[in-house]
Amino acid sequence: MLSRDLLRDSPERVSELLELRGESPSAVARWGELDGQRRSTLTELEALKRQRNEASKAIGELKREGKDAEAQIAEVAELKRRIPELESEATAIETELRDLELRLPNLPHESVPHGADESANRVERLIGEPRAFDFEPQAHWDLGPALGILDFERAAKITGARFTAYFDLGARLERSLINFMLDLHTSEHGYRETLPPFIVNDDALIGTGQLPKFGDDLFKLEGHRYYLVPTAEVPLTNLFREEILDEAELPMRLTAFTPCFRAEAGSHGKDVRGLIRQHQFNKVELVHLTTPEQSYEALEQLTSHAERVLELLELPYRVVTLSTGDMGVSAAKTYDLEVWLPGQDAYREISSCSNCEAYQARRANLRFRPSEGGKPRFLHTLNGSGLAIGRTLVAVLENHQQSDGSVVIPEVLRPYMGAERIELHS
RNA sequence: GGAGGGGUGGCAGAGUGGUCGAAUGCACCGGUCUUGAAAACCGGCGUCGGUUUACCCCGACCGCGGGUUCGAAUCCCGCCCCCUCCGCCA
Repeated sequence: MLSRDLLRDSPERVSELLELRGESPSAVARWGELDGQRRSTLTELEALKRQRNEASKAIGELKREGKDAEAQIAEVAELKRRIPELESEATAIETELRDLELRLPNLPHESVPHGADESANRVERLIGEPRAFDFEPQAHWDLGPALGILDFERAAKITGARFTAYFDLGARLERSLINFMLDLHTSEHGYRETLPPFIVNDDALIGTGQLPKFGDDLFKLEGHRYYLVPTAEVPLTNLFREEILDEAELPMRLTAFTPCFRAEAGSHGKDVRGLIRQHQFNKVELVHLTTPEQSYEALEQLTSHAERVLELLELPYRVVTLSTGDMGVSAAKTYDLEVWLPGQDAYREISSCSNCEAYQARRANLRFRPSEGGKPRFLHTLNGSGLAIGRTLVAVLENHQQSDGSVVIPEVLRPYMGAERIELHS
């Protein structure tokens, strides 16, 4: 949600910035109309309520003195008719205004490149050298089944397309990656390990911005207001919703492993092979709650924490700043980490690190009390993958594969794996 | 799933139809006293919205939503959450 003060004071500027994100300028104009209606209705309504309150008080005094109050009661009768009318009018306006506000995306930070889609993204840096293979590297969808560690067919049998079953060192590798990442972030990067529910309610999803606009991407539990989490960003960011934190508690850094569930509406035909795009995947998430003054420094830190995972796993990657047209609705600025996948001869997203500024905090009513006192302020929220586990497993398999079809396990994972290689059986 | 109890300001905890946004205690902030601190005493101390340069003023909020009433923290209905016991279950 955007600040109402900003929408009132600079509608033309907000409108311009939202257009960069593909929003129609009429939305801001409509907001202005509704806001004006809301305030004039409220002013009228509150004046009537004041009259009613004063009359009621007079009635109370008269009755206590044993006097007749019929005249005052009659006076209130007309108010009793008009107040509910105006109230429902005010509610209707407020509802429409609120719904409109919930659908407006965040404003892009000034450092974000302008553009309609990913072609306008800006590559910030390339880290690591893609390995020179002296054989034709395989894609993980061939490697995994050949090694007997990934099974797409059997998963389809018990569930359907875009699900995968892992066996043996494949399952072990997934679990090792989760533990390795949680250990790294908690022991070296100062995160609190969290284990949230994997099912969340609609309020939480509104808080982080998935609802009301993107319900089709979610798995909803029939007969409930519950949804499977699409990312741990939702439970983590909403944990302290409706609360006022002490500034001394900030910045708060939270990390969690959760499975993520996505309906992948509209992605038919994209990445149909392999692990890249699944209805269920694992992820270790990073969330920061910070003061507004610190949030951009925090974005650099959070991104570096995700990058550290790639470095330790000896995976080449690049850092990309998403353009205005490619960012998620809640973000003011997003860095994507894209890992090199030799089997596909491409860099693919493995982490997305965003500063949402106060956009989610306003929706979730997430505030802090400044140390020097004064009114509560909205804090800034950030989130990023640290990393997506399934895609990391893909990157490990494809980058560390050998000519004989085996895979060498990176040094840092060996204590978790209890193995140095994944060999072809039989 | 069944039965009972309960949700009030940062915390504890009064308040059962009329100056109640709400006693009191603790915590916190400021002051007096003190060499300093503590204690004691005095004062202050919720959030959101409307109006406003500002002060003020006004409206709303006692889990959430509706209802009764001139008037609801207080009465009625529905829902949510927490606690205890029973059942079931990993």
